[in-house]
Amino acid sequence: MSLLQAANTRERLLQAAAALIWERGYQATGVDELCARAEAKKGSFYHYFPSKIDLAIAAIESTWQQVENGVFKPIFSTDLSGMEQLSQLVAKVSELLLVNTGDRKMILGCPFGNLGQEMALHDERIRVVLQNIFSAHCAYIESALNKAQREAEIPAGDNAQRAKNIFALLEGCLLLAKVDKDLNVFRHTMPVVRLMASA
Amino acid sequence: MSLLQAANTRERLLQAAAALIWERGYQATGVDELCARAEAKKGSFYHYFPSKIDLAIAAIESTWQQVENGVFKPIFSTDLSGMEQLSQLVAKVSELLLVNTGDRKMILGCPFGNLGQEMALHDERIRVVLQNIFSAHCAYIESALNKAQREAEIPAGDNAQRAKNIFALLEGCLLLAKVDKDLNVFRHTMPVVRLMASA
DNA sequence: TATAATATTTACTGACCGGTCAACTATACG
DNA sequence: CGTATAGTTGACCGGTCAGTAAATATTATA
Repeated sequence: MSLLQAANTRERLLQAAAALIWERGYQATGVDELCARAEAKKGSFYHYFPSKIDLAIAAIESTWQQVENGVFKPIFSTDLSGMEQLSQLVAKVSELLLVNTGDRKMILGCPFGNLGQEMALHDERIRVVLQNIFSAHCAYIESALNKAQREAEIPAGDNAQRAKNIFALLEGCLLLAKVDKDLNVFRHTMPVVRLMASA
Repeated sequence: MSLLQAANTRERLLQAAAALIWERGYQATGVDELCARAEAKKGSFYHYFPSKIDLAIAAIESTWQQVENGVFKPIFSTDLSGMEQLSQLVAKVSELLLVNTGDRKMILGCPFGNLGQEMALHDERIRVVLQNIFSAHCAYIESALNKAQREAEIPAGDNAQRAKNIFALLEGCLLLAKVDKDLNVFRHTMPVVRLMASA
């Protein structure tokens, strides 16, 4: 098998891990199951990653990279107004948490929030990775608030703090949607975001 | 052993389950471990509960009962103003999520939010129980908003929706605090709650 | 082509998990 | 009493889990 295909094996493991951990969580995802999904043998798994938790860390970092490039950068580098950027983010979020898991569309919640809730107290390395990813989320939100403030869309204020609160609200809505099996929560969150940005 | 002591065994199992599941989550809590903490043998466990998940359900319902009687009812039956009730709730929440686990004080987050994130997609029974508990939370918040509205503390508005958003914000802050290992998020959330109540 | 490094495969641990079972003990009640 | 019922105990499953080992195959390099 060529180096290209070899790289594919690692990539497939990463992708399978990201998908399965998002669907079922870290602990409920078995290594065997994961290998099956990646069409790799367990030996290969442990050739590329020293342990299950190392794969999880690599997978979540890879997921964030994809989300950042596929969602955040496109939205926050447009010349839309700051508030319009945030509006697009909320729309994207409430559309992305509904995922095709093969059998059904399910509300999986936030891949980072899920993992944080499950693993932050169990593994310090994962906790720190997630903390940084959360931080990155907030930085994007803050940048939009700064833009909105520059363009006099919102009054001056502590945008870093505003960003954190907005992010917390979003994560909370994600949890509510998951437990309620209902996306309707999100139909009312953008007005609240506007409010939080304006005070 | 008397009936009284027998009742104690069941109660000890419930209490141990509530504590351990809050600390480590459902899946990371072993039946053996749980029995050890409750000073009961595994046979006794399965005498009182048909399965691990049944104990978890009973434990989370029991936890909610305690929280409702120990936190919600005392706060929301005072004759404090609606907004002052909410302020007390936020204060209580940010104080209760910091728990002595024996070795250290740790930020465990919300027992219901944690379990919902972990189990909502795995077990439909737990999901429904948690959905109802969330609903109950929101009802208390809504009652305070209604009071505040009656007493002209806040303008008229959709208090049910406001309550949901406030609850989501709180759950999000709980998650942030846990992942950041830092309670400071809560120093800025009451002003936001006031804001959300007033729009 | 020889050789070394990398990748894949198969088979296999050993520990742990939730759950079962049957024997034993204590209590309640007629 | 005696007997049914409730509670307790410790030994014991079968399955699953993350992780390992060693042989084999593939590729890169010279």
